[in-house]
Amino acid sequence: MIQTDLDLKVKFLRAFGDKTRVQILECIKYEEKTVSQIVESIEGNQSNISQHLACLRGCGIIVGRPEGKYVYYGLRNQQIKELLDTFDNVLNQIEDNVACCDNHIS
Amino acid sequence: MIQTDLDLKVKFLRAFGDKTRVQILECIKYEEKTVSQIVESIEGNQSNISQHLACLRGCGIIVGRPEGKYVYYGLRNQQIKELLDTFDNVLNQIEDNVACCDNHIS
DNA sequence: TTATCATATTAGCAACAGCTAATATGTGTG
DNA sequence: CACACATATTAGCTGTTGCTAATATGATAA
Repeated sequence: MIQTDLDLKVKFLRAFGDKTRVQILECIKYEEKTVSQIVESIEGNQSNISQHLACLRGCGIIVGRPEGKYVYYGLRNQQIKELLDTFDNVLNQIEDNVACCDNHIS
Repeated sequence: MIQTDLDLKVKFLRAFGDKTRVQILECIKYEEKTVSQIVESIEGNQSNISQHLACLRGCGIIVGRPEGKYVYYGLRNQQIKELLDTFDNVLNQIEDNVACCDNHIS
């Protein structure tokens, strides 16, 4: 199965559209954390978090740095950090409109 | 049901994570189009496109401007346009890494 | 008014994404 | 080595998302 540019783009963008993954990103936005720290921080389940980390890593959004028996996860680079900041900025501006989206295709 | 800031953010971001919606956004990125023009342009089905437009509109990403029996859809503002450009820029930089994400949580 | 065109909405279904529980891998420590 | 800890992977289930088909609404034109 070949991946078009469009499919790649969608896969990348979809990675941001999940509550747990957004929480993970906010959690490691300023400093890298181990898996267990992330699990504790967002009160998730280890298996679940691990799967989401794999997704984010696979999409090039975060990187894992093994150190001993731990793996430290952090944003891939400054550009991702800026993208996250941009999300927040844009959101602040249109926050009122989003609230009224009740279509089930959301 | 109350919507937290986090839920709002996720809803907003999720709107970008769908193939049809990405196509719609690319289609109206530079100029507004009617629903039928969009349907024809991305070879979609009218009902389906209409639902996706409702989603994007409800999330504050696009706006619809009725004119006679047509409705012209365009990006909500310049900030959204810039966000779309940013997506493309970030993607170009990490394109190679995204290709190898095969986790089913994607 | 009736007919036609453009768009929106609804219902039902099929596919997929994400969750939990269990297990596997891998690393350090006694 | 055996054990404990940290993380990753797998399988199966459940809920959600997006699709199609049908119908409704709304606007213009004959």
